[in-house]
Amino acid sequence: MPELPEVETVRAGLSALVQGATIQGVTVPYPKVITGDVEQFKAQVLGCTFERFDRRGKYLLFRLSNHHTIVSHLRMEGQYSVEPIEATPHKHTEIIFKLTDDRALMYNDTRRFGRLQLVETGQEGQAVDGLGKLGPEPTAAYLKLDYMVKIFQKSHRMVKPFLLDQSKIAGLGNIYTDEVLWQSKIHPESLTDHLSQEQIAELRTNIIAEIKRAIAEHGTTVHSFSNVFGKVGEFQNKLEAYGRVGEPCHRCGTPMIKFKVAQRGTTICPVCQIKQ
DNA sequence: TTTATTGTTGAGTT
DNA sequence: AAACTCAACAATAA
Repeated sequence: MPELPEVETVRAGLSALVQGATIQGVTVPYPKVITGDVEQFKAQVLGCTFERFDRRGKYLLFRLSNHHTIVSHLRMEGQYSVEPIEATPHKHTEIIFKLTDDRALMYNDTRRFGRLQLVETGQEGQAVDGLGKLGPEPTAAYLKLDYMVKIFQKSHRMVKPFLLDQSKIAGLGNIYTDEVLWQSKIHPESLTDHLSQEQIAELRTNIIAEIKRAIAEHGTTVHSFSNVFGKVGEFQNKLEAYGRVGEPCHRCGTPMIKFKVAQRGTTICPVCQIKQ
């Protein structure tokens, strides 16, 4: 499931492989992948060059040479691959950008949840609601401690769904949320306004460090994630909570337990992570 | 056959 | 009004 580090890994791969390439044709075997008018999308991107690949939260932003941007969200299982232009599309290929250098950029999505939308560059926030409402990136430069303390203290929600809320902090999903809560010894059902300033500070430090480490390891492959080169990430070997139900906690040895928090599978150490 | 899984959205509720 | 909750979306594996 691509969260921020996986999306960043895809961005870096696209940047390395496709930056500067020009679109000579587009086919859309699964038209629903496009939000908006498909014919208009095809007409507008034809002949454009991919000038740059940006990312905001879990959204990919393909900057085109005609002052438009393709906003691409991978949702659950979206993947990009670069292939020879005559390559046969996969079973779940939803869009194919044929490039003038005889390669093709394909988007594949077994769950069919991901979407692409063409917007005017600079208007992404207005055109894509979730993108406009994103909270700060989980980095030291953007995620300030006073902001964290402020939003935690004025809310009464459980900390896990709060961290999953992209409008508070951008980019965290189910995996990294379980990881940082384990690292911070915080129970996922603790209320945000019951946490001490020290706990919020530690949580912030762990979020920033964890995202940075996961990006350095090219993301986590739990189900199907692979980057543009078809390679899996390396971070799944370093997970301390997610997927470790029944296995001993790496701090205290207690078997990890799993239950639902706000409809999401959640793995914790029942000894280390005590509800506040 | 049923259930769990995942991120975001939009409808509905407090 | 703003904050929050939850079902829906699609496909697959167990």
